[in-house]
Amino acid sequence: MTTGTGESTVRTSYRHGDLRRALIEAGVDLAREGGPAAVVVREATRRAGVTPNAAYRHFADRQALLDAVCSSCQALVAQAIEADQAAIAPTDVVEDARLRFRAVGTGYLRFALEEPGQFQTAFSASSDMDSATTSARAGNSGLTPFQLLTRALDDLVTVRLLPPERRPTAEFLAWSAVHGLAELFIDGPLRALPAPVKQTLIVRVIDMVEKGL
Amino acid sequence: MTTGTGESTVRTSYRHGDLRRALIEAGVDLAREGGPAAVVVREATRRAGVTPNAAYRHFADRQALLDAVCSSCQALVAQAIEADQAAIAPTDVVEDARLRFRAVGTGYLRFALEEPGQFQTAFSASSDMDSATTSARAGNSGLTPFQLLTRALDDLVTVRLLPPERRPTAEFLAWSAVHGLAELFIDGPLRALPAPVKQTLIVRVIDMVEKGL
DNA sequence: CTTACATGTGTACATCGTCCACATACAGCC
DNA sequence: GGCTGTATGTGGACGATGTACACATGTAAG
Repeated sequence: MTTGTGESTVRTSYRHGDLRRALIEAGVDLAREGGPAAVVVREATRRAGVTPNAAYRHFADRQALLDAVCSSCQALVAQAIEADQAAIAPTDVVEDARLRFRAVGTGYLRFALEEPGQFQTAFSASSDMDSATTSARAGNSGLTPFQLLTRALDDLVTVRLLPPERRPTAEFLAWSAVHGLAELFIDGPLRALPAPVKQTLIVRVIDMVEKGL
Repeated sequence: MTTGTGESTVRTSYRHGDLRRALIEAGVDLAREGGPAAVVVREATRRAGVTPNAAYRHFADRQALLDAVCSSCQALVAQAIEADQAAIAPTDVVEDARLRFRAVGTGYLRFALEEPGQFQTAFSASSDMDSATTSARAGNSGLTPFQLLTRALDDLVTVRLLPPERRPTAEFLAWSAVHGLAELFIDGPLRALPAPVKQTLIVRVIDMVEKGL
C-alpha cells in the first residue's frame, strides 16, 4: 500500500491501508513534540500522507483523535512503570512488594521527565474512572497505570506493609502526590530545577507517601 | 470613557481608558467559563468593545495575555487560601500553626473545585520559581499561594511540629500532593466522584502530608 | 498650534476544525 | 466476469483564530 521504508511517506494506492492507526501514531509523535495542544488533525493527516478530511472517516472530531492518542500515551506510561518494576532484583516477598510499589512512582515520574509532551497528553482531557481501565491504555502486562498502582497497593496489604483499614482510597493519595510532582516538574514552578534535585524530590515524595499512607 | 453600567458595554471615546486591565478581566472571565484554552484574544477584545488588534498594543501575543490572566488567577487562589486561614478560631499557638498549614491545602482545593477553569489557568504555562513570587499573583496579604505555603511550613517549624531537618523541600512535597489531587479532581479520573467523597479525599491527602512530611 | 507618540481601526493572510458534494476502490452478488 | 453498494479518500468552502502592516485618531509636549 505504501512505498519507501516508512509508513509516513508516499502512498501509491487510493486507500491507505490502516489510516486510523497511522493517525494515532502521528498524533503520538505530535504529542511528544508539543504536548496535547500540538495534536492537530491537519498535521496528523499531513504526516499520514492524506487530506485533512480523511481523518473524519475514522474519528468524529479532533477530540476523538486526541482521546485515542491519550490512550496510547497512557499505555506508554504503563510500560515505563513496568520497566521500573522489572528492573527490581528480587529479595524477600515483603521488600519486593515495597519496591514494586515505589517503582510505580519512579516509573511514572521518569516517564514524565523523559517525555513530558506525551505524559501531559496521557492525562489531558481523559476519561472517567471506568475508562481509566480500558485495554487501549494498558502496557505489556495488560494493565493500565492506575491498575498497576492498585495492584501494587493490594500487594502491600498482602505482605502487611499497609494496614487493610488504610487501603481504601490509598491509590488516590499516592497518585495525587506523584502526579502533582510531575505537573510541577513539567510546566509548574519546578521546571527549571537541575536534574539531581528533581531526583531527590522524587525520592522524598515517594518516601512521604510510604510514610503517610 | 464608557457609557452604561458595565465596563464591557459601549465606548464613546476613541481611547478605552484602561484596555490592558479590561482585557485581563475579560480573560479571567473566559478562564472561569472554559479554562486556559478559552482565553482567546479576539473574544477578550470583543468583550472589551475593541477590535482584535488593539490587544497587541498591550500584549506581545496571546501568550502574554494568558500569562497576565494566569497571574490574576493565582491571586484568586491566594485569596481562597487566605479566606480559609482567616476562618480559623484561635486556640493555642501550636494548633493554630497546624490549622493554618492545613488551611493552605483546603483553600487551594476548595478553589480548585469551585472554579476549576480559573484554577487550571492559574497553573498553566506559568512561570519559573522566581515569577511564582511576583506581586501580581498575590492575594490580599501580598503573598502568593506558594509564599503562603512556605510561611505556613516555617511556622510549623517554629512551633516544633516539623523537625527543622525536614523543612527543606517540604513545600514541594506538600504542594505536589495537594496539586495532584486537584488535577485528578478537575480533569482526571476523579472528576465524577460525588462531592462528599471528594471532601473525604481532601482530608485524607492533607492527613497524609502532615504525617508523611 | 504643531508635532510626536500612544493607542485603536481596517484589511489581510495563514492555519485550524469541520461541513458538503464528489470520486474511487474493494466486496459481494449475479 | 461484470454490476452495485459501501467504505474510504479528495476537493472546495466557511467561519474562527492569531497576528502582521498600514492607517487613523486622540493626547501630550514643545
